[in-house]
Amino acid sequence: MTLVTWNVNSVRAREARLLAWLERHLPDVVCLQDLKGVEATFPLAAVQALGYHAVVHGQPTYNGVAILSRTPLVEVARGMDDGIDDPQARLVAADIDGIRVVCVYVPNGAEVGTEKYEYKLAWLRRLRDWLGRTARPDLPLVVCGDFNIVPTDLDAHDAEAWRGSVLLNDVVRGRLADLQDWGLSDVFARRHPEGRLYTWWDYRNLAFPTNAGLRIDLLLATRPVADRCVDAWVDRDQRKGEKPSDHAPVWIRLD
DNA sequence: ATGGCATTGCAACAATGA
Repeated sequence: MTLVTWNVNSVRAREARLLAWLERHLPDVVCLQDLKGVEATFPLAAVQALGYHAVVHGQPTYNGVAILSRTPLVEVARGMDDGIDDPQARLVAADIDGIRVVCVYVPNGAEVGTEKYEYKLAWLRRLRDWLGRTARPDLPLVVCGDFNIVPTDLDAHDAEAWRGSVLLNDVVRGRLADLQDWGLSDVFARRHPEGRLYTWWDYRNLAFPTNAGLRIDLLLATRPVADRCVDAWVDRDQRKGEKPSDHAPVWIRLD
């Protein structure tokens, strides 16, 4: 089974590229983030024509997440249903072939000290609490998406340039550690301990040609899934050419 | 110290991202 996470930075702007990429690679499960639109604007018929089932959780203009799967998605959850009134569409989950797949778009956080940053920290705590309530670390589960957290200094081209930012600081890393302590492991990092492999490059300043990137798109798996992971890679080709997202797809293969 | 670049919604740039 192959599983991919990709922040597409608008599914409408990326539609042609997404469909061509799906048709070419036929991944089994795809977690998409930053749809930037409501469900009605998602190219559902086109992905279905390629053999995918889909669950879409969107909103106008911002955020939005979806899971595509070649086999049916069941036990679908849109949002965390934790009693907090939150209009931001940042989480969708479903069971696929016995694996709980959770697709997340963690808030960016703007600047440390802002309301958006406090929302990011609170959202990460809610995610940890939601997992604690609704899932078990001894069962197959993967949380994948754009975490907007640089896990270690090996995951930044220039850690000093980002240190103290909303993406790279001890507090957000502590929130990531809380998720890992619950029972999730960063399966990409496990397969690439040397680091220096990135998933996002700024559109500006020739960041991609100079490989000035960050690894912020993560796949966190419980032990039963992590033990099945035999490969993990970044599809850098999707950051090239006409109208790319600023994020590349991150793949894992489970045996 | 700032912008750069891209996207959406709206019809001018403002909000947002990372």
